[in-house]
Amino acid sequence: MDAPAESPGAPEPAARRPEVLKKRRDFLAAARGRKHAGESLVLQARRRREDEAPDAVRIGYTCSKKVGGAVVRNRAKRRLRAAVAAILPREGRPGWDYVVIGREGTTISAPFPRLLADLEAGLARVHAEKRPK
RNA sequence: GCGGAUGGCCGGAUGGCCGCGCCCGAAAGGGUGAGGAACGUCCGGGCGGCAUGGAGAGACGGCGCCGGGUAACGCCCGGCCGGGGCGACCCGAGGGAAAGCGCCACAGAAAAGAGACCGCCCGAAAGGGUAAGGGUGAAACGGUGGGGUAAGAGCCCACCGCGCCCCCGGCGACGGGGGCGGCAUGGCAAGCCCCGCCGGCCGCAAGACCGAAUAGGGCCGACCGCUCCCGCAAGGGGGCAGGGGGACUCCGCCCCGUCGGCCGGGUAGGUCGCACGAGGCGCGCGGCGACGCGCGUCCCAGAUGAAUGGCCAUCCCCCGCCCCGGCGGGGACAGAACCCGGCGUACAGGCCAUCCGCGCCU
RNA sequence: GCCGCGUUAGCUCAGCUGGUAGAGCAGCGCCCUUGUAAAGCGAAGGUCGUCCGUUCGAGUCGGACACGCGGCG
Repeated sequence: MDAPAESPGAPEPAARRPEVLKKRRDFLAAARGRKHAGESLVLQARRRREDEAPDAVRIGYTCSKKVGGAVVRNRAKRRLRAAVAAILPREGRPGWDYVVIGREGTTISAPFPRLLADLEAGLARVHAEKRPK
């Protein structure tokens, strides 16, 4: 677990590869954050508190058994990973946790551009919402 | 040609761009990357830990014709016996019921040490002799035929079945032949059980090593208000004071030496286990076969929120439409997690070999 | 990774060591009532999850599979 953020000359931190969420508590925290449900996937996001890894973009994947058996479930996660790899280095914001969730049927059957569009729309919506209280 | 039986195999191919895990490399880059079932977790092992003086036994569970294969097996091969099919071939948990217990509904006279409802025969009757026939049932105390008799009965005879003995063939299960007995032994053990054989328990989240933060534990050093008791002392105990705690104040209640250093257990986390193995392929030899032996050759996934992907072409199959050339859609079952041998289950489509029956031609 | 349990009428459940499957509630009809409920009477309702096997006979015994729960790590 090196920390390249310490090096002073490291530019554009958002271009780094996102870290992967591993803890159940992180997923639960993201689930309480902002959500966007697209046709082919669901996006959850949350801005972390300042005391935990402020520069990193973190991403987690969820596919429940409702999506299908192990073969279908793994394939759904791979498609989600492929979409995230195409979008998130450009659109992801440091200090945020994202969770993308596979949906029953559509994550497998939708054409790939649809996944990209749903993910982009979800990110835009989640970032825009500023809900003043 | 049609229908069928058995054994075995394949499980889309090639390329381009952008990516992912692991390995090699300083880098550039290179190599490699899911299955026949990876599945279910029903058996057998390896490996690891725990327990145990050795060996074994009991409880409990599993297995059960014979011989062989194997590290082992409940698996496989070859046979035997029984059953099914015209046949190729298929199916069978297939030890023991004269050790014991239990059960056998309904029907039927009777359902298991035999006995006798209607009958039959002898007899005047009392009584006796019988079990052929009647009929029930899944099953009726040997079967069929003949002799015999008052009527009958293995009472006698032949054949079949059963049991025992002998001979022959076979390692054996068993088969063939001969003789004797004269029916004694109903069925169910995937009911309890008996006999023989097998199993110590738990599982890679096993197990081993490294090891934060925080809290707590031990040791050492420094500092630590007043007083009483024990003690020569070190120190220990009590009271008061002091500090802290429930939102605040008072009373009551509860907790408490402070700081620094070192040590050990151990959590998160990390490393190993963790991939050269009862290994794959090829050839030769032995064996009907399962399989074994020898030689050569190859290194062939190793993740841990968990890689093996996304997109696009061309070809191969399948489906639909226009119509004989194109267009559109689709690609079975299913994803490694310590490893191996089996079993069971799922599976689009296709290939190979051998054999059987029927029809036709020569 | 390892290991249990369940599946019977519309619902909740019995069914012992095999012999033709029941209870309560619900629903239906009758009775009672001016009417409803309750009480009473009566009838109906089940491929016993699926498939194979043992047996004369299987909800029950054995095996395989499916679905649904649950436990340990």
